[in-house]
Amino acid sequence: MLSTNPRDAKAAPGGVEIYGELHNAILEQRLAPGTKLPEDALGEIFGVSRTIIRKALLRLAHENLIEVRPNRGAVVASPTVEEAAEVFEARRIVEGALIDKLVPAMTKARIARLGALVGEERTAYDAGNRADLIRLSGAFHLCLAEIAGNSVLAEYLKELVSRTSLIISLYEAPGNSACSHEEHAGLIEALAAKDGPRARALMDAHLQACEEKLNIDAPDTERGLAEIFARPALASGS
Amino acid sequence: MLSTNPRDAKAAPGGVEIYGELHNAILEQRLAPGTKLPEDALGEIFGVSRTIIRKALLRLAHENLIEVRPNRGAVVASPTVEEAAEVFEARRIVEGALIDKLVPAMTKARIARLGALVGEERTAYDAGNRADLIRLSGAFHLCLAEIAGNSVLAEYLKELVSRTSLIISLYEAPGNSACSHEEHAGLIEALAAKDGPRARALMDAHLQACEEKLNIDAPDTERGLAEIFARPALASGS
DNA sequence: GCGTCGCAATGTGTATACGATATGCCAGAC
DNA sequence: GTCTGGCATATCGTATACACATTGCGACGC
Repeated sequence: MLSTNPRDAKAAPGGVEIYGELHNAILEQRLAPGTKLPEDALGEIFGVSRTIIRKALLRLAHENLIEVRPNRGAVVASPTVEEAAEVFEARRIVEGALIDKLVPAMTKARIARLGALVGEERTAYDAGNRADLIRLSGAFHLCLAEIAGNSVLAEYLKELVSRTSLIISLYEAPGNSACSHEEHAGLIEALAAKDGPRARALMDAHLQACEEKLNIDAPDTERGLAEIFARPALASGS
Repeated sequence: MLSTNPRDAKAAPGGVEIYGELHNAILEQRLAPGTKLPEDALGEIFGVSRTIIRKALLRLAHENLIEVRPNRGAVVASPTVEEAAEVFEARRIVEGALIDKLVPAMTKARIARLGALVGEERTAYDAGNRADLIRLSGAFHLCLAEIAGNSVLAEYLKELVSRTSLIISLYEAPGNSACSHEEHAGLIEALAAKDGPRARALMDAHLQACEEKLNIDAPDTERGLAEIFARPALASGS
């Protein structure tokens, strides 16, 4: 079993802790897409009843990180190629707009904060710590959203970043980190210089690069039969 | 009254029906902001146990339509002025981007579909049917998102439109419908002419107009003490 | 009279029990 | 040998029971 003793996750009631555990496990690829998430088993592991587990699963489902199939349980989501494209498009739109809000809001303290994050990214990259790199990369983008000061957009971006992490986990080409900290550093520079158009261009290019680095044709988990035998869209078809 | 006899909402299990009922009731202002939503009472009304009600409430909470306070139950959300501004800003960003996607996607059939919606809006407006007007107005914007073809953004806009409806319910000046169907009609015209810049300008102006028509200083429900005694942001502040 | 403590009522938080549904296996027929 | 039907198992869907937190009221002490 994963844990011999029930966690003291009940310290903060409401099962929020459990949601966080699952969330992290998914993002760090400890739970691969397609993995089943039976309520009983999770309840046993965390030392709580199915009630709490269901609440956490419901929240994850709402964020599109897992898929719940009626009467058949929950599994870690496997974003399709189309979904991935939509997520990246949404990010380009949201983060592009964020940049515009960001330029006049830049201060020395905030620049330093962003710089520190990129520094951590570099450390994780050099150490080959993939899980940390994914997490920190997301944190950088989230930090931008927070500075921009629109909590509604920040909330959406949080979900988009999580979904992106899942997509990267699924489609990342081996040894090819999708979200480059070098590009983050360049972005900070443009923001510090209050060069809005350049910052916007860099953000757009950065997201474009992330997307293009993916192995969209060959997810690194074995593909299901349906996908393998799915007829590629031919010229005649829609 | 909501209902005397238990609904046959169980036909489609999972409590989805109940979520929809609550959702509509909130948007159509049958449930005013601040209204308490006790689980027992709702369970009685819909003829299900608290389990189902909780699931629906959890979903509404995730969409920011209700607020759940630990150990103190759920109430219909009362968006603050700041939140309202953030929602409108998010809408301008999302829907502005949608317009760009929309222009090349316009077909006669789609234009007709949008036109029919605006026609319904006009009917509701002439009949003074406020609930329908709010709903149809939202449907128009949602229809645009659907045509644009990015389901991720469409999902976000769905939430934003719902929150906007709540905001309008709270802050709308009497006899001043916030979302004008005339402006919708103008938007269709620009889209049909494939005039992207003009469509974008119209959308931006439309959302701006919606926001400015609101009585931001005087919500039409009685204000709470905290709000009444909240110091208005002076010139020195912010 | 005023403030404070304690009790009762209301309503949520969680666990558990039971029924329903999907899935896999095995036996039987063709 | 293959296909079909039914049974066994696992897992979810929902209802219910009990524990606990919050709130409001009333009594007591000052």
